[in-house]
Amino acid sequence: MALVSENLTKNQKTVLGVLENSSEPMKAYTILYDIQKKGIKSPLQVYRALDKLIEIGKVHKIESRNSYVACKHEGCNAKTSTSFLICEKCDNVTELIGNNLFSYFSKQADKNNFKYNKHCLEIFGLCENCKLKN
Amino acid sequence: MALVSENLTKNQKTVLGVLENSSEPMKAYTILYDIQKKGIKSPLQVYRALDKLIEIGKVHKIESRNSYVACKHEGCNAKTSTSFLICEKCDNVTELIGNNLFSYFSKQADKNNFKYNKHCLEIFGLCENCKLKN
DNA sequence: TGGTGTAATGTTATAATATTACATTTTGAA
DNA sequence: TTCAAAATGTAATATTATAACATTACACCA
Repeated sequence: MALVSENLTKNQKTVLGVLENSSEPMKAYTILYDIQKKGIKSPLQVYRALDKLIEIGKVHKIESRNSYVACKHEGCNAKTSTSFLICEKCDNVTELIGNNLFSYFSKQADKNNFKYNKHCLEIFGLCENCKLKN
Repeated sequence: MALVSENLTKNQKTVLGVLENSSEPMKAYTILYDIQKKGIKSPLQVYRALDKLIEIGKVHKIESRNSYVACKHEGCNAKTSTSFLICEKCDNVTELIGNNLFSYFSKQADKNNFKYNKHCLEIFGLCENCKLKN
């Protein structure tokens, strides 16, 4: 199976490229300003690309910040669910992966007679670097 | 110690009242339309009341939906952290309570050398009623 | 009692985030 | 080749949230 990114369209590749080269999450309009020279003129073009990239799991949205990050994990299965560690001091974001959050949340949901489908988890605090500086 | 709600101002009481009488989370502008007859005319008045209510833990924000809910738990300690079960079919929202999430997330964060401070968790799926109807 | 400082309020304007609507073009499979 | 689905382009607008600044309410206490 070919890499998903080989199937991306021009706009999608452009948007993903900007996100992959960013060390931080980016907002939709920041992305837009960054790529206007590449022929993308309207917010909608960015949002459409983001929608697709999120759908295939190459990009995740950080809900509490209205920001978007490229996923660094090949074949990330977080197409729907996301789990982040967000540094309140430097805004650095790390994705939690490959853990048992799914089963843990399923159990929590069960206790409430709720059928788990997906989740978004955002943990705020201090990243390794900022902890040391304090 | 007196109930916190006794110290609320007029606008804060008005906004909290609307939320407490709603069976669902409400958006800021929906709240605004609902209470314009009570003398609140501008978005800012609603947002300011919401900010305060969130600060004291009487209201929580659902980040993924830009919506707000009154907290039903007396003396809710979720002044900063929130955990919700959100039904994808009927939009019903239930708050998860109990603090075992805190310790679980702290551990997850530790593994990444991250200092936990607070979190927001939104679990999507089917509530009890909607599960049965399916 | 009146001054003082803080919090809350009122009002207008505007910023920031996201979607609708609709016409057109590209793409890829039958 | 043809046709439908997906993607694109463009303008307008909807939705969510904050900035800026003038004014008012109220607790505290000299």
